Amino acid sequence: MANRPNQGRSPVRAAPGWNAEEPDSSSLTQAALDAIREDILSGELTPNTRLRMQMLRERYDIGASPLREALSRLVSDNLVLSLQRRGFVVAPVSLSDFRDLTNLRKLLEKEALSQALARGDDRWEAAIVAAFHQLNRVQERFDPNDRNSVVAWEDMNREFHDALVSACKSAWLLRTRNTAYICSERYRRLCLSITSISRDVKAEHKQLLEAAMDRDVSTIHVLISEHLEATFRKVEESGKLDEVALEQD
Amino acid sequence: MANRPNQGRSPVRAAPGWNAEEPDSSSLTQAALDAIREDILSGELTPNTRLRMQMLRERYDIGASPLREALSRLVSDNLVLSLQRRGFVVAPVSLSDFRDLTNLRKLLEKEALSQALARGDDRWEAAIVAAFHQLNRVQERFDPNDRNSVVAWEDMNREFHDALVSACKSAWLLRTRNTAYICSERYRRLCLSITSISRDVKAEHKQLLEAAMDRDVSTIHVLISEHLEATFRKVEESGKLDEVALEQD
DNA sequence: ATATGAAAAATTATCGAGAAGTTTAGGATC
DNA sequence: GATCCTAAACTTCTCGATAATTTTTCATAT
Repeated sequence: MANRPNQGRSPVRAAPGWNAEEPDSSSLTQAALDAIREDILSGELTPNTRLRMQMLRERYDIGASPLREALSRLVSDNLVLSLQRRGFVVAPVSLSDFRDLTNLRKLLEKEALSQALARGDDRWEAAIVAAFHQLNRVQERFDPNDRNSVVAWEDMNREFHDALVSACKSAWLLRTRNTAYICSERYRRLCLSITSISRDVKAEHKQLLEAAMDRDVSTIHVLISEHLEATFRKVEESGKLDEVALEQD
Repeated sequence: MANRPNQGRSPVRAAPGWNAEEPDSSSLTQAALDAIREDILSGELTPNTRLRMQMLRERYDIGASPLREALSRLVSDNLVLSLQRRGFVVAPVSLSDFRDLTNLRKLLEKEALSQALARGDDRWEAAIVAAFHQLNRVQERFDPNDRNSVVAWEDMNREFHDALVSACKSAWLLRTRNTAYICSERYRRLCLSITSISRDVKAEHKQLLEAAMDRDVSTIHVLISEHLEATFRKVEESGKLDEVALEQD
C-alpha cells in the first residue's frame, strides 16, 4: 500500500503501527462501510447527495472497488439508493418516512422487550443498571460543543437501549430492530440539536429501567411507545423535514 | 471442485439482440444478484457453500466486481455471510434459525394484515380474489416434475400473500416483511418437496381470503399464524435440518 | 506417528484502465 | 425564444492484472 495524501476528514486507513486486534479493520470495504454509514448518520453526507466515485475516493482515500461494495451493503440497509446506471445517492428523508419507521420500531421494540423481560436474568438486570448509571454520568458532564462528549452520549444511549433488549434471544428480531434503530438514529441526529437531550430523557429512561426490573411488560410497552413517539414529535416540531425539496450536491 | 455441471443453468448475460426495456437488467450486478439469490433460494447453492470467485465467474459468466457487489448486498439480506479475509459463504440454515424467523414473520404479517384490512378498498379485494383464483388454477394443473409449473406455483403463492398485505401503506413494514419472506421461502424450498403443497393449503388460503373480505382482524391473525406454523412444522418433520454438519463445497 | 515450519499453490482484496452509458453545452431549425 | 439534435465531457460499470493473504503440501525434527 503506497503512501497517500490522506488529508481527508475520515482517517480510514490504519495508522503505521496498529494493533492487529480489530475484528475486520483489515478490510478496506469494512472501513469504507463504517465511515460512510457514520457520515450518513451524522448528516455529514446529507440526504439526496449524489455519491460520486471521485468525491468518495478523495474523501476516504479508498479505491472505487471497496467503495462500491460498501455502498452496495448500505443499499440493503436503506441508507443508500442505487440509481440504475447513475450511481448511488444518500437515501432521502421525509417526515412520513420517519412516521412509518417509528411505527415499525414500536412494533419491534415492544416484541423484543417482551421477550427480554420474560427471559432476563440477574446479569441482564445488572447490565441495564450499569448502562443506566453510565448514561447518567455521561449526561451530567455533557457538553454539546465537545464532539467527543456528543458521541459518548450517543453511544451510551444506544448501549442502554441495547441492554434492555439484550435478554431477547431472537437473532432475527434483534437484527431487524438494529436496522430500524440505525435509520431512526439518522433522523434524530439530522433534526435534533443534541442540546435538546435534556428533555425528560433521564426520567423516561429511569421509568424504563424500573418497568424492566418489575418485569412489567404492559407498562414497558407504553413507556417505550411514548419514548419513541416523543422523539418523533420533537423531529416533527423541529420542522427540518418540512421541505420535500430535492437537494443536490 | 471443477466438475460443476453448471452449463447454461443461469443464462445471465443478455442475448445478442435484446429488448432494451427491462428495468435494470442492463446492470450485471443486478443480474448477478438475482441469479445468485435465486440459486440460494432454490438450493442450487447449498448452505455453507464457499462462494469462490473462480467458480462464480464460470457459473454466471460475470466478472468478479459485479459478483462481489451482488454478494455484498446478499450479506445485508442474510443470505450470504462475509468471512473476513476468506470470501463469502452461503448462509447456514438450522431449525432454530427457522423457528426464530417464523416468529418474526408472524409478528410482521399480523401487523401488515391489520393495516391492510383496515385500509383495503374494492380494488384491494379484487386483487386478492384474482390472485386466489389464479393460484388455484395453477394448482389444478400442477406438475411437480415440470420445473416451470413449480416456479409458477411459487410465484402465485407469493403473489397471493403479497396481495393480502398490499393495502398496507407502510413501506418499512412491507420491506422488512419481504426480507423475512425471502429467507423463509428458502427454508420451505430447501426442505419441502414441492409435492407436499397439496396439504390443505388451498383451504387455508380460502380462509385467509374470507377473513380478509370480512375485515376480521383477529381471525386472520390466528389463520396466518397457523399457516406459518404449519409450514414450520412440515419443515421440522422433514428432518432435513437435523444435522448441524458443516457441509462444504 | 506427531508436530514444526518453510515453500508452493490457491484465493481474496484492491487497483488502474478502458468500454458503455449519461449529462451537459452549443448550435441549428422552426 | 423554444425545441431538437449532435458532440464533448463526465460517470458509472466492468474487466484483467497485481498485491496481500490464507491454505495446502511436504520435508524435517521430536
